[in-house]
Amino acid sequence: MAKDKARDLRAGVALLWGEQDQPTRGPKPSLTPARIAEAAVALADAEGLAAVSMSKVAAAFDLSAMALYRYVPGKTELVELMIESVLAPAPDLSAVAGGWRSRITRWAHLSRQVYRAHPWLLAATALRRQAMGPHQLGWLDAAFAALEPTGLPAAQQHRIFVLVAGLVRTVAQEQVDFDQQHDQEWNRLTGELITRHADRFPHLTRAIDAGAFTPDPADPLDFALARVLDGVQALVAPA
Amino acid sequence: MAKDKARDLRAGVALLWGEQDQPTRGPKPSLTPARIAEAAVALADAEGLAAVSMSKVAAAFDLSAMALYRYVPGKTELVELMIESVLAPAPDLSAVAGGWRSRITRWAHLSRQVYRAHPWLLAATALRRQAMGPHQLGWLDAAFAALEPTGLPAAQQHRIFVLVAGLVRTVAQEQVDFDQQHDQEWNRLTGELITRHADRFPHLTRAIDAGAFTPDPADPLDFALARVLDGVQALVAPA
DNA sequence: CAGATGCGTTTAAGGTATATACAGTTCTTG
DNA sequence: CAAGAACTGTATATACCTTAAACGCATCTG
Repeated sequence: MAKDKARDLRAGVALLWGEQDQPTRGPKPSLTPARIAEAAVALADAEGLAAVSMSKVAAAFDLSAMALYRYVPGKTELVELMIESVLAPAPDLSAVAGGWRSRITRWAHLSRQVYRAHPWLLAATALRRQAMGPHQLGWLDAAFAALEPTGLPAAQQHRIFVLVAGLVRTVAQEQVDFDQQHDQEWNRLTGELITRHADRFPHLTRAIDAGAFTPDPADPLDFALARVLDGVQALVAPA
Repeated sequence: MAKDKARDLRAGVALLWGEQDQPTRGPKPSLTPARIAEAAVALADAEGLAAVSMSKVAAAFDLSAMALYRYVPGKTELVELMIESVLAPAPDLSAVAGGWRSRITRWAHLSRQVYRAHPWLLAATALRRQAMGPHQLGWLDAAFAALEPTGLPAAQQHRIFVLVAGLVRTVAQEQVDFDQQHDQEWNRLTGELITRHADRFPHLTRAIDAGAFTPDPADPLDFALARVLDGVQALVAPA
């Protein structure tokens, strides 16, 4: 079990970094891992991550499911390739003016943009430490580049990165959920529920009456970032 | 499809709130939704969420998989029951001294504790707007109770709640991953990778050399909370 | 005590990933 | 230039998963 996971990671890394020896003999391959990943991404964009099965992806090339296993060790690695695929290219923030704060803000907005363009990415990157490809590391590098000028200890920079990356995920999740139609049904049902049990949830009821869940045109990402970066600022320049 | 989802939500809500008419005729049921959920939680705690199948849960009662469908409409609802089960009881923060800041801090720590006790909860609550049970709403109510004294507009209280809840998830995820053994293999492999491509990721490399990924005994939750709440504080009492 | 009601089972359909064995094609090498 | 190695893609099979449908049977109510 442990060995299997280790091998999975190794295989995944090799694939993501294109470190594999090409065969010389035999027929030319008709596919590449990258092309397979692209097809899988298109499928996930259109029908969600659950719709991505080996068989459906293979069908996009008029092949049998098993044919994919010539190019990709398994589904885990396919998903890793999908992630890497939509993370290209990693952002270059060197042209952003205004110091660390505007740079990390830009990073967050770009990151959110990817999540919104590919809603399945949230599910795909939730959980587990997966193998990281060059583009994923590129995003990480860009974030550290943005935080470097804070002059904070590296460990704190790392923590701030985790905090900001998590915040982007939270906001993106919220917005993806909201875009996904059946949110209205949920709102109606949950709202009715709370009203019916108002006595059990007094503070929640009060907050709702005061408009806590009223749609708000302001960008939630900007709000969250403002809070967090204010907190970071206090760390950078103690009053 | 939309109708199915609506029905799913309805069924889930009814189940979570115990709003169903008990039959009078026929044999006594040998199970209850709550007992099934408990068994499923035990299974998930021991072997992970992926190990929770109708058949394995039923086996805990020496029943066939189909027997569960007498008590639970489907697996979706079972997972909702599992969530509700580990969220009991909702926290009561009224005894916490020290104003909104220590209350929301307490909320966050208690919340994190649940995630760490049941690592699968992260996966189970990721994604989708699911049906909410009384305990889940209890947590929400407690959070708003903690934030009320800030005097901030309700919409902002909501946003801050989302921010804090997300932050707890981020930190919990990090720690669950870390506790889960094979993190070491991941560190080794990823570290080697970055070293090998140091020129492509200069900032990342520099950060690592400066100890960005060195284990740190301080609680990451406290760090993250301190930043965010500092940011909120600035909003509450503008300098 | 009769009959309706609901429990739990069996069976089966339609998914999923993927191991293994095989047919056929193509390129390299003697 | 033939022979065979090496590769591609397929078919088959296993082992899971959720859940629909039909049925036997126990049990409680009237």
